[in-house]
Amino acid sequence: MSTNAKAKEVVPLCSKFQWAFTLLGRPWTGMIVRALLSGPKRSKEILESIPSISSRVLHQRLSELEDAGIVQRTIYQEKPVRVEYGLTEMGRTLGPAMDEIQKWADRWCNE
Amino acid sequence: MSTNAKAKEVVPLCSKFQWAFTLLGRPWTGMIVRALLSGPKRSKEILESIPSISSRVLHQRLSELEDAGIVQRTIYQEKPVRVEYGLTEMGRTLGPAMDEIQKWADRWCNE
DNA sequence: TTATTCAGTTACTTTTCGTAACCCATGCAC
DNA sequence: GTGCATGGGTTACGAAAAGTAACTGAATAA
Repeated sequence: MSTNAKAKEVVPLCSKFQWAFTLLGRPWTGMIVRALLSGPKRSKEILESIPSISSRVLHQRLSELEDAGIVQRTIYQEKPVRVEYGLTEMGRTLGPAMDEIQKWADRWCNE
Repeated sequence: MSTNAKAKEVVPLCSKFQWAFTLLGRPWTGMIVRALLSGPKRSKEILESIPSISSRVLHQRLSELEDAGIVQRTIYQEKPVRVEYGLTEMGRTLGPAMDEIQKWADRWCNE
């Protein structure tokens, strides 16, 4: 090492990683993404597949994810209008990360 | 399909996945784990490597992670006592998941 | 003796969350 | 029409969690 290194160099956490976890690390976000990885869903379906999430927070998270470019909201002009939430390319590429978390959960969650 | 399936079967989200994201999906948790993946650290070092986390929340998260079995707190009885936080086996196996999130962040975070 | 460092807590303010009720447009049965 | 149900979403409000910053306490260095 040529530099005059002192006791301990503090390596700051990667700011892109921070950005990612600021998005994903809020209540319900991971579960919403996970639910949408199997295909677009109506808000009512998401509410049913994630037992204890509330309508208020679901819609809040969905619009944050939409702003971030992870989720796309589509309105189908049918007889009763139908609204679906699906993942964008950006959202779908979270698949491998979610799969790793699933693997970890399967290994360590005892219940 | 032999069962008399109605309009849409709602597939509930895996409860183990929910358990995992209930742990990881709170402010700062992912970043703390990420910081510890490179080796045990003192709380002061973690504070410096994660710019805007507060001491209060860091210690709160660390004790939650300790309770969950992800982090181990070690006290070294040196002249001035030294306390280090490191990952357990359970914590270290989060590495692949964190790596996937890092990859995703590198790909999609533009800054 | 005074000052500094590290680990952690406390007091207080601001956000966010959970619960539950509500709004509104459409569809349908009567 | 009137009444009721459904889907999508918002509002109100109390409870919990996070941010900020100051503080304790032990132990060491000046």
